[in-house]
Amino acid sequence: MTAHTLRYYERVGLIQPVGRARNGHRRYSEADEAWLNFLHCMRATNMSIREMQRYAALREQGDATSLERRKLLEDHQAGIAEKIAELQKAHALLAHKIANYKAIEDRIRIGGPQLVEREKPAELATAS
Amino acid sequence: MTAHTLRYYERVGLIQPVGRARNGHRRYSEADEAWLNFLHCMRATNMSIREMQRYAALREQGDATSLERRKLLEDHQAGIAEKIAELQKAHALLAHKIANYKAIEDRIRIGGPQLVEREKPAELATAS
DNA sequence: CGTTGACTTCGTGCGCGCTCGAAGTTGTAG
DNA sequence: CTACAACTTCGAGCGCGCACGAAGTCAACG
Repeated sequence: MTAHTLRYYERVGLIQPVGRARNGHRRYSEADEAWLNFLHCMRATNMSIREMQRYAALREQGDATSLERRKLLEDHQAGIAEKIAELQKAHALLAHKIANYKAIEDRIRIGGPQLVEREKPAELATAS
Repeated sequence: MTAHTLRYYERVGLIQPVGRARNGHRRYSEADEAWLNFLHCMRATNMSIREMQRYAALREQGDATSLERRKLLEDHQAGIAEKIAELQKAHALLAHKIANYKAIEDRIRIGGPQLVEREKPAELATAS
């Protein structure tokens, strides 16, 4: 996380105005760090700044917003689950395609096309 | 995938100029569709337009670029694997936090704080 | 005493990936 | 015949999430 990003997060209200040293330099407490870590984790998993702002705002209003915050997290968690499934699918697809490429390379290495006709399962070899 | 996006992809060279009906309207072949599906899948897994352009360009040069293309896919696949790990971590973290919220809500429902002192594992209840 | 260098504020810029809107043509339904 | 919807091209606009640059302040080093 760059300094630019930290200042930006403060500007847009993702973190409360953070403590300063005598010279005006920011001093992040451990609580700040923990919170930033959390933010980082949420960003890394595709939560938008807007949602994070919403969550941060609720958090600052105390336990009364517990339910709402939980819902927010649950929604995000559900999104993550979906994303994981999507990624796993893509991972498998790529495994297929990569295997296919290896086959093609082998054919080339051995010496040009011989009897290749039906070894090319159309969608794999051409459509990709 | 919107019509806008399709045209955009054609503009930036992700798909070859696609066939037209007599009136000039685009007609997507099944090969086009398959390729678009692949593109969609790659986009959904965070491959940048630039990388996709690179891949598309290689693809248009035939089997000679097989190795390079494979490497591209392998890199992307590795990225996906990392991302999956990250998402799973976040998913677990959220499970924790959500459980904690449920506990808080229970305390509220039962009737205000009683003997709550050490039931609040700092980083979970406050730093988030 | 001077010179790095790390911080500060403020506003602006930028890359990405679409997304939209205007103006024009064509095909189909009532 | 007349709407109306669905496509076309072209260029511009937009939201997101930072990243940057200028101008200034301060601390420590040699």
